[in-house]
Amino acid sequence: MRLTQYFLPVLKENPAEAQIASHRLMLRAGMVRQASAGIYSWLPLGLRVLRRIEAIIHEEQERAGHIPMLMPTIQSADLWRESGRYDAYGPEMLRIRDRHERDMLYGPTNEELITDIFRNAVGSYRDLPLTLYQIQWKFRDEIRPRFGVMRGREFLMKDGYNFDLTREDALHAYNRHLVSYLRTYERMGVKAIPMRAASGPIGGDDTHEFLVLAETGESAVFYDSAVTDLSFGDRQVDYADRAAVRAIVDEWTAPYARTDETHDEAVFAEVPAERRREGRGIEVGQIFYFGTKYSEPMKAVVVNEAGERVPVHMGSHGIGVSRLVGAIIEASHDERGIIWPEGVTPFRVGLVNLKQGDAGADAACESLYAELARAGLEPLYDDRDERAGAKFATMDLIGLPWRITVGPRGLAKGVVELTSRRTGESEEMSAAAAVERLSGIYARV
RNA sequence: CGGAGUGUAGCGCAGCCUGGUAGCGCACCUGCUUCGGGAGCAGGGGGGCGGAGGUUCGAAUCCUCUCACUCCGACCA
Repeated sequence: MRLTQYFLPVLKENPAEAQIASHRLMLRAGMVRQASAGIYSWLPLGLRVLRRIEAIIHEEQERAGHIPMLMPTIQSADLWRESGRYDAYGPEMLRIRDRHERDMLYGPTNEELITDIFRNAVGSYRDLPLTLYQIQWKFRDEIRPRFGVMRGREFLMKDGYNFDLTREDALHAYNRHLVSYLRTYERMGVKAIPMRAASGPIGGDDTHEFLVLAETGESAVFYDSAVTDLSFGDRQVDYADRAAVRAIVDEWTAPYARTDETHDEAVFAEVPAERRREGRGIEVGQIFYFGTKYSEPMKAVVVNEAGERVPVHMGSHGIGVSRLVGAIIEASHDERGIIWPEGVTPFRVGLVNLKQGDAGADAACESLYAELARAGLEPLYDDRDERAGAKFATMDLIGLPWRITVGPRGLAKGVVELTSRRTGESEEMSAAAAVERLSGIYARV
């Protein structure tokens, strides 16, 4: 993409309403615009990040054997009356009336709708196990939205639902989700720690929340530092192998890690003092096993091998997609701007032409731009007629992990400059070498 | 919902107390000079002050109502 042909309305000054880094930077980098309290428009740059996050989620969910679908944002109140949550949910649910005076609502979650779909289509244990998921906008009428997309009223969420014959099967689905989420977050370049959590309005016995450590997090967290040392790396997972999946879950859930809701000082005290950590975290996902909580009242039953009608065991699993954009920035920025992890960056490399209009520099940039695009490196070429400082400042602000700087001085020596946004370190090399280096880096994400 | 506060140009703000027909910086446009970390000079365009009503010869400034947004708190992916 050429910057002169893109829409990137960056702000030089900090918007008054933004209190925390991610909100401030998302507004300044031209990623979002507030439409009204807790509701945002996603501008082109922000949308690219959102799409990257969605893509990683889809890949990891499908890898785990889960099936994508899409349900509407607007739902009928009927199903919610059936489950008993129409009244239970309270004012957080945005209620709407259509022209025929029918009660509708903007879905805050989808257990009712998915259960209805399931019960109408599935009748036999032979059709199980089944895990369906979607990435769709949700609306929860927060009393007080704040922190930009981290605590909006409208937000994009991946929500998945598993249907299993037995508790054991459903717990395997739970474990599958825990593992797939670990992989998902790691690919996004964030450390999200699974923590035992309280269940909240979704309900259920077993639940873990995934929290990204950040000073601005809303939850206090207590954990054993051993958990932050774990990493998934290149290991392969056979999601059909229950013991193997369980082993990974055990590995990540063995170290103490809890939010303030479930924190137990006595247990925490057993962690060696030098590994005991307290901090704050941003919740970016949660998984639940809730058994037959919805299947019983909503009569989602299958016929088992013995010919008996039994309610299915269910669980639900969520990832806060739009919130993750903010959480990643909270965890990865500096005073100059955002620092995107390679996995979610909106463009993989920024190309800065230091002397726009100079025949040599222009030609070198054009050819490098084409080369980068051909290599799948999604370049953002700053071809504006701006001074070097302004181009650098823009690149630093929008936070592309790599920058190639092209100027007459380097071209005279036959080199361009490759700079890491994270470390600030620069290296001179030929244009071809820079393309090769970046290809190598991105081959691993 | 309780408490506090703010709405004036795309962004950041001044002006309001002590009414006289709107200003500064950045951004934007034109020209010249500049050009490896948000350039300089000169010229220029854009708002009628969140909305409605009122007081007044006259309202961004005073009064009434109203809407929106922000912050603190209780609540939440």
